[in-house]
Amino acid sequence: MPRDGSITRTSIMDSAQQLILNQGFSATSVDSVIEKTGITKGAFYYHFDTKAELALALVERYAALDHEHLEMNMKQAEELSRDPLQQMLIFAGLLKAEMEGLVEPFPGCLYASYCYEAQLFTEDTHQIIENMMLEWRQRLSAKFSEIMEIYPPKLEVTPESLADMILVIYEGVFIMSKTLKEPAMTAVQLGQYRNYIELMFEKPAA
Amino acid sequence: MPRDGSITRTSIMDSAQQLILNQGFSATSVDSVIEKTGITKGAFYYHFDTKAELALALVERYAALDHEHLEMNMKQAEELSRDPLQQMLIFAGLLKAEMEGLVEPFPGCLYASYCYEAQLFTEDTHQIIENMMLEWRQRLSAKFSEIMEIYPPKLEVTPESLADMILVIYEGVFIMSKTLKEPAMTAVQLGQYRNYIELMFEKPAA
DNA sequence: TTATTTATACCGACTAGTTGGTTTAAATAA
DNA sequence: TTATTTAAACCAACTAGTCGGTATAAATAA
Repeated sequence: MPRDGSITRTSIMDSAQQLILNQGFSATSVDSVIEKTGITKGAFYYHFDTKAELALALVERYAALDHEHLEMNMKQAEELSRDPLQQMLIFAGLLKAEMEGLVEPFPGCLYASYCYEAQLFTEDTHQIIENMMLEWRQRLSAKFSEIMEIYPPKLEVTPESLADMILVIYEGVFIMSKTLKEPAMTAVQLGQYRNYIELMFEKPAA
Repeated sequence: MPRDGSITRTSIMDSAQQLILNQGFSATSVDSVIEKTGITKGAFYYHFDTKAELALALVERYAALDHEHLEMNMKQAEELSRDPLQQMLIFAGLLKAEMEGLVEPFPGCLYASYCYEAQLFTEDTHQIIENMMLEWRQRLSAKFSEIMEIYPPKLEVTPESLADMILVIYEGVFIMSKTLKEPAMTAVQLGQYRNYIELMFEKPAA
């Protein structure tokens, strides 16, 4: 029986992702990846035919985690209340809580990293990112449609724009907190999403 | 007297900025910049001692425009109303209006681009970006402090977090709209910032 | 006028080093 | 006995940056 190569494969991907989030894909040479991983070039090219294949594998793994992240929290929220608005508020609260007490290393998003080096990647790589963004939109806008059947929004909004806003805030706050070295910002800004939903739909206090 | 070199210098910077927003700084070789500009290597190195100096010059120019963008719109808002809340709502509305009817090329932010290649830049380059983010925070949180002296916020928030949120939304929506190729998102999401402020502070309709 | 000087602006071949990627043969481990 | 990994040599293409030379045009001088 051969030994388990998936350990090496995983640690290559871990090293590469860290490097990519800090210096971009282009500046992340294969040499720097193997040095950080502590392996040789032969081992790298045993697991990945090309550097582009590594890029694809990374975003596939990242998207799979993102999918789980969305579904796990949404399911949990759906179990904790039967009301769609409460579900949505719980969901936002769970995402906020995840980021509470966050310290270094500052979070970063592979989608954003790839976005600003877009021309270096192939269409299939972009497709994975696009699909995940659309999955968030679909899952959450369906929820907002439910909400809007019960609660009239205080201002004119579409379910899609409310759904999109959470990824907008994630991507934006990652950039801000990384630049200003203020990891605490992340939870605070996610909290403002919760605030917005609450103010948009809940009855004013009597 | 020699001919005007500032034209060449400006067009180098324009080409470089476009390339950097699409493929990152690292992948933007000096060769690709001179090819796009239609000049030679000698001309490039006449205007910039190193590639790093170009990076600095670009972010300096970008930050100067950003400063004007903030001040111009804020001043205009301050002229259109005497009430700080109305000023803030007008300000958000002006920013939204700028992005209305936006088509290709999709907007991108140099701060975000540099953020995901952070390790490639020197401290002074980072400082410019950090200072501009803090300038937005300072200018807007002062305004929110004024607002909160008059209007009680419906939920617990800090002036700083409300101030930060607008850059969060800018950075986030640029990534989303670029990836999904939906330039119209930009104005919509800026509109939601306006909504949030309105809901947070305005009296509910009687 | 006309010739010369001067400073800036620009050219393009060149260098020294790095890149992603390949190949080979041997070593290691289950 | 087969999958995994090492170590090292190798390549063509590309990288940032250099340097001697040239073009431009206004200022100066004969």
